[in-house]
Amino acid sequence: MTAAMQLTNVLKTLADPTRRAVFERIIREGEVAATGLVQGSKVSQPAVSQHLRALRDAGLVAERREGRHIHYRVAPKGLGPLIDWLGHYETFWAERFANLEKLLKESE
Amino acid sequence: MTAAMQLTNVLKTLADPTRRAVFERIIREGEVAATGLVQGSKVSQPAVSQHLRALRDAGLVAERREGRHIHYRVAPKGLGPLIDWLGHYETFWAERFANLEKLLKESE
DNA sequence: CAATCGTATAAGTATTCGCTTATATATTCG
DNA sequence: CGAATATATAAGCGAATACTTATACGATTG
Repeated sequence: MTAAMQLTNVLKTLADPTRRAVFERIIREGEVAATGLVQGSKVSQPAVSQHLRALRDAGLVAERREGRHIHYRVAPKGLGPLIDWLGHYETFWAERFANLEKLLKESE
Repeated sequence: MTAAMQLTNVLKTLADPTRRAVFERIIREGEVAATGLVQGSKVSQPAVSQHLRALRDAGLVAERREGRHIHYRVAPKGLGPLIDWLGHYETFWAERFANLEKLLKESE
C-alpha cells in the first residue's frame, strides 16, 4: 500500500461526520467498549460496528479484547499519513501562510 | 456552516485521489490555468472542471480570471478547518505521540 | 448445556460520487 | 459578426457509501 493510498484511506475515514464523531469520542474517553459508543450514538449498533471496522482498517484505532467486551483506543500513528502530507507541503504554504507550526500553536 | 461541516467538506474534498492530485499540482505550480491542469490529467476536461469547483467550494483554491483563462491558486486558509481540528486534539495525542509540531519537523 | 450479552457480519436499499459525452457560456480574434 | 478557444454545466450511469433489519458468532453466566 502506497503512502498516497494510506492518506486516501485516512481522509475518507475521517470525512464521514458520524464516523468522525465515534473517533472523537474514543479520543476523549481514552478507551471505550463498543457498547459505550453505541450509547448516545444516533445510529444503530451495526452501524457503529462498521464505523469501528473502518477506523481500524485505516489504522486510526486499535482494539483490546477483555471478555465479551472489546475496548477501542486511538492509534495515534494512524494520523501519520495525514501529518506527513501536511508537512510535505508545508514549505509551499509557508510563503503565504506563515507555517503550520505557528498555526498549530495559534489554534489552541 | 458549522466548523464541523467545513471540516467534513475539506476532508471529503481531499479524500478523492484525482481531486487531491489536482490540488497538489496547483500547490506545486503556484498558479495554473484550468487548461494546464487538464493536460497531463487522466480524466476529461469536465471532470477537472468539476474537481476545481469542489476545491473552490471547499475554500481550498481561489481563481483569477485573465481573458479566456482562469488561473487557479491555493487558498491556504482553506486548510484552516483541518489544521484547527488537528490542533484541537493535539493535547490528547501529545501524551502518547509526542506532539504535532515535532512530527511536522520530523516529516521534512 | 442453555440463556444471555457484546459484537460482528449479511443482505438489501437509497443516496452520493466521479466519471463520461454532449452542450452551453464567456472571451478573444479575424 | 462569425469562428475559435477556454471553461462550465447538464444529463446519465455504474460504483461506492452509509444506513437499516435480521442473523450469526463468541464469551460468560446460571
